[in-house]
Amino acid sequence: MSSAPRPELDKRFDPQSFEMTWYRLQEESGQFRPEVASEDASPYTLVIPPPNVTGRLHVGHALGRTLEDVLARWKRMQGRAVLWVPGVDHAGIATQMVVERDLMERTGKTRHDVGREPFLEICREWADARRGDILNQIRRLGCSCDYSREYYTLDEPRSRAVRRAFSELYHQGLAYRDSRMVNWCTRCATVLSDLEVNHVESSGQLWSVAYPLEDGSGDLVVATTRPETILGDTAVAVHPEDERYTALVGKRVRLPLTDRLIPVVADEMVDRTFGTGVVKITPAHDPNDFEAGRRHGLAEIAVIGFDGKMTAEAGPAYAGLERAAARKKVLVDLRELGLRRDDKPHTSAVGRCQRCDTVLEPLVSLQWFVKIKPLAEKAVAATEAREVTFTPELWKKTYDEWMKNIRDWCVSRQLWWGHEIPAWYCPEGHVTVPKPGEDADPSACVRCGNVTLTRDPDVFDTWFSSWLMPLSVLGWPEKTKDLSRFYPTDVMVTGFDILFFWVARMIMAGVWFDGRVPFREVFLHGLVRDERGQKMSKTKGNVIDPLVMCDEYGADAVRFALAILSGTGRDLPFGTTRVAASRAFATKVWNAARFAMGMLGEETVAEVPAFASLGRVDRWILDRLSATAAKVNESLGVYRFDEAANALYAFFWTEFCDGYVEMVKQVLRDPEVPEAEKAKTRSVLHRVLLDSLALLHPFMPFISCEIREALNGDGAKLPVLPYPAGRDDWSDPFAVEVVETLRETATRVRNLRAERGMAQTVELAAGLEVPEGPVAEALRAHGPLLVHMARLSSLVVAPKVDLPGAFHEHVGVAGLVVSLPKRDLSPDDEARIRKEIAAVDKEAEGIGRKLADESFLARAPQAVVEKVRRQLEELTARRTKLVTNLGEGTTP
RNA sequence: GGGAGGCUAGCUCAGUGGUAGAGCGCCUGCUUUACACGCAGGUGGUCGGGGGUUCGAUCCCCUCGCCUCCCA
Repeated sequence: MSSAPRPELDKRFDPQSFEMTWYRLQEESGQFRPEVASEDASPYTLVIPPPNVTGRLHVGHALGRTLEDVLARWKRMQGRAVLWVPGVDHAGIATQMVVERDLMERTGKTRHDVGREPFLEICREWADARRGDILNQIRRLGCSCDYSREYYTLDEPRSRAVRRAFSELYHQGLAYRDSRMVNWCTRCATVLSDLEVNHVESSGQLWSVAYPLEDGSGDLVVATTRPETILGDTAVAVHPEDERYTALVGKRVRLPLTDRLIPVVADEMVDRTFGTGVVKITPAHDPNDFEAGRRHGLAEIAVIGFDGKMTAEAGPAYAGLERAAARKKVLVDLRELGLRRDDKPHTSAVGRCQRCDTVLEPLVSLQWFVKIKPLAEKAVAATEAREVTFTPELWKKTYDEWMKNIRDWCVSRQLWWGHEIPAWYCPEGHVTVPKPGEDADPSACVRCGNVTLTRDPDVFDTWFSSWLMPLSVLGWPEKTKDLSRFYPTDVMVTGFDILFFWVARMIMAGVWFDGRVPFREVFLHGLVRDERGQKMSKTKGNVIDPLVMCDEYGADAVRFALAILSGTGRDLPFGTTRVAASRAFATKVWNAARFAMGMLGEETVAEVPAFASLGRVDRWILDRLSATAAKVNESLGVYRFDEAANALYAFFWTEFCDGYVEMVKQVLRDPEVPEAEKAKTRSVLHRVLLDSLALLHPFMPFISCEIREALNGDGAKLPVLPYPAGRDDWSDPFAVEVVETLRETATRVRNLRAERGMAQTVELAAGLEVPEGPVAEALRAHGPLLVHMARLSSLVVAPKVDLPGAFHEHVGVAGLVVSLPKRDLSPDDEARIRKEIAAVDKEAEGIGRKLADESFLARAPQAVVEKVRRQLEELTARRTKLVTNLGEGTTP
């Protein structure tokens, strides 16, 4: 195959010395572009979940990108036209926050001080300067993305898509503007969607306050967790069927701390068992009260403003106070008035800002919403029809549940950084939104023709651009070539934490705007934790930087560790010992290759001679290689990256290195073995190594190329070479049985020495008892090999073997007889043997009971009964030998 | 309040209707000319408690306990 002299592999395995060299070569050669495949190759498309421009690649990204790259490289080697589109998210709130903080630190100015346009310019500069960084971090991991198609969620094509989507929704009557109760962050000074609210259980107080009846006949006691909102109460409510209060409905109470009289109303929403069964109604500051207020036609008095301070409506004593200060003052004032009743500790869920953790304020505000139900219904129809499938499947249930209870999406944000909302208002308050396809800004009001138009000052929720991703990165709304060839994409890989934020919304956008699903499969991976299963957090100091890990252990090791850890559970315990274990594996591969190169010589070809003409050991390893390739392909097909990585690890280390290489060493060094046989074995050794590296390539894209280059001169081509598959013609169960018997025999002999404290160098005489036939013949043929493997002085293969001090065992398909020197039984030996006898007895008892059970014999499958019988025979034989050893006081 | 998931070796996790596996750890040997990031051998689990279905359950069903997460 390769005729050029092979470059040496360094004795020391140093991933840093070659990883990025190979990456650059791969990227520059165009292998990451779908055009590298043939014209008629079927496409395989993925879109990278865009990392925030504010961020640095963290382990969660590293996991997702690794799994995507494994898929991309695997499919590419299978000849698909792989398109993996990379991109970066402009991250509305996050970026604005960082830039504002930076501005404050540098100049002491707020964004309002510098003004909107200059501030946006600063944001743009800042983001542009960082966009490259995050993509370079993705490169460091080895991701084979097509950078020629890179996207940025705030670039021109993506802006067109956002504008188009909004325009369509508006003209379909699905985007509307309304004054509603929303989640308001007083610190970020913007509205947030329901999804951006973190509900945090926190312990607080439940205060009881007496509201005097207007007629002086007593008072009603209400319980509240937010006394400062009393100032905005416009009613108190009781349950309509609560006899305690029915007589009071329609009467009025005097609102403490104010001079207002408010009605007592009856409403079904009141929980009679909560507190006294009387609740205060504050329509402007509580979502439930807001609904109740509209039902009863109550006034909405806002006593807390958008800045988190009390408004003039709260009265001169409170206006201007912070929420928390107002609460204290209200409580003190109520006490002075003698209106406080008992207080109780109380825990309740408080909504906090996902970004800054500030306690959110429910406030009534005029915002843009998307009526999402029609989209959700269409999306659910698509998932029901399995046009999109979920792995693991259980997430579909979660998705269904959310979709069923979905609420309208608040898409406007009071930020500057983001996609501006394409809505204009005339002095009359009419709304003008350009029609789909109209790219120019409107010049006059559509209703009244007034040319004085003001653009909506708000921007869209960042997710309003993200949800269009699979469409917009391929060029939608234009009918581009990429869109027709690569859409719908094949798979979306991401963490389950953004199932609602992103995955569900993308499905809705896909089916709504294009009529097709955005991807055919969703693979949701777990969350990366530290090695003890703890959530990573800055405060705990257990955050692991994947890039630092790449520098210390190599990207190949980081990737392999992530893949092998990505099991079926929700969490992945990741850390240095895991990565170190993967690096140890990489080192093993490296050293195995170094050894092989020494054995192969210059002229060895990797073309394997006819399978049937090969020796049994060679057929065994090819059988195992083929089975491993089949397993890897099968596992990757169902997103079981852990299974695939495990299969490769076990095959390469245990079967290839510890098994095959050790056996073949002897054969290749034995001057007695004919050169023609050695040549065959060398070609098999070569082939297995090359195929192993190919199988490994999606997981370890660098070391695989480095070694292929040294071994076969084709490292540069490896990413586009065919991926090995299982081969029916490389199957030989008999060879597997024989070789496995040889290996077990060697293990048992070594184990006998260890049990007796004998040095492994002591040679022993051994025999294998097996009736004459093909098995005996095969074992006899491998006699010299076994003598070497197990360090025997002699080996007999016969139906019956007699040796002095014989010790009998059953291994694989044969009976093992080993001649051991007699010696006194030590107390340790005796204890060990007694323990073993007890264990054997216990097991035999269970099995005996089974075999005595008529229903077992009648109903269990024949194969199982046979197996159990054999087990009992073996146990009985073992017991006899153990008892003999014990009884003699000596042991062979 | 509603929903989901978990409980398997010291730790972190795979797994199967026929009495259990990996990595790391631990113990014992080993300068075996590819590899101590190694080699060889070993230790270690009534598969959360109880009940049921079954010839047989760690795996299916019920129940209890503990933990985690999501939604409201």
